[in-house]
Amino acid sequence: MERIVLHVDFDYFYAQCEEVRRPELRSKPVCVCVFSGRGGDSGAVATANYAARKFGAGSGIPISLAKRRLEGTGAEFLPVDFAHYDGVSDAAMHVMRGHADVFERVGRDEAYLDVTARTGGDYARATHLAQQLKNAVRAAVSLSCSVGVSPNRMLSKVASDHKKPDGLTVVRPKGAAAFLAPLGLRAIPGIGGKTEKRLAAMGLATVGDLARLDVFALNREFGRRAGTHLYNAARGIDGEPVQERGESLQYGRITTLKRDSAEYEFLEPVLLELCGQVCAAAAADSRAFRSVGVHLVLSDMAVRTRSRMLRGPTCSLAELQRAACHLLRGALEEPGTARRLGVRVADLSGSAGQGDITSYF
DNA sequence: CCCTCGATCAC
DNA sequence: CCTCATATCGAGGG
Repeated sequence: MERIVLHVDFDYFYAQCEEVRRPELRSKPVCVCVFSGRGGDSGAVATANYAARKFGAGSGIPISLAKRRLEGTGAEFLPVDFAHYDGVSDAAMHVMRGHADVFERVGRDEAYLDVTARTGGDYARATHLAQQLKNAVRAAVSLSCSVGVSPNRMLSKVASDHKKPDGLTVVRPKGAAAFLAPLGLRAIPGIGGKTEKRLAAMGLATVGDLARLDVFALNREFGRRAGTHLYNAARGIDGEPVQERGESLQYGRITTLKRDSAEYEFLEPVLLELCGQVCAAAAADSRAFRSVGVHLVLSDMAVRTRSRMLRGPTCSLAELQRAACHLLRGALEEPGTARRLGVRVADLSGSAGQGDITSYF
């Protein structure tokens, strides 16, 4: 039987969470901000409600720019409160899980649901289920969301994005090609700014245009994996199953420095603190790691990474710090000034018996 | 095959 | 002026 997959996306999630706990915010523009702590307004907008977006103050733009665009509107600029959003997200995810045969959480505000069995592959029943899910989420956490219903993940993600906020878009298998063809290339998950530009240079603007290219040309231009993905996506084809997410494959933490710097002595204490946070995150899940990475974002936003494998898995903070400091020294040997600094661990083992079994001997 | 690194996407 | 976290791919060296 052909699958039916739902994609659920909470509308302007962080900002809506703030509206729910402070209803007086609903009448004005709201920007939820990540203040980076260098100047008063340094940082970026994580999420904004629609009243703010109307003025061009949306996700990802500098806070100072958002303030300029929202001058005189009575807009609110709130700092992110992840602990609160996590609680709301957990409650909403719990409700949604009960509507799925297979449930896959993606971040704080997205989920995929395979509902094939419980709908018998019937779109009328799936549409009804999607509406019930929206009602249940609203009843539980007062949050609106947008839902896509289709035969696969990719199409459902595009569909959930099609009508927002509070949307419900159903794409039946027979309607997939007609649904996708007029959409801009950016509608396809996996096509970001870079890929869109390359495709535009090839004279393409819509998904319909993309669907006219043959798979060989796409593989030649974008590599085998990405090329095949583009070819299939343009046709509404996606065989990826909905799967409960297992444990993380990596843990990382990055921060913006109080000031740009290329001096090891200035960066080291920041690095050690980041190591502590990353180590704690891994330890919370009882995971050991074998790969350690240091990540620099330079003043010009260029990225420099250095990583190394340890001799064996560890969960020692001291060992992580030793490796990270070594990597940082190496990274600073080339010219450039750091704006942001990050630490990452990977090659995880532990907990559910991941990693190389031989590492236990 | 293993490792490192940059690039890309997008939460 | 430019947040934060994770996953994946491919190139290139060994």
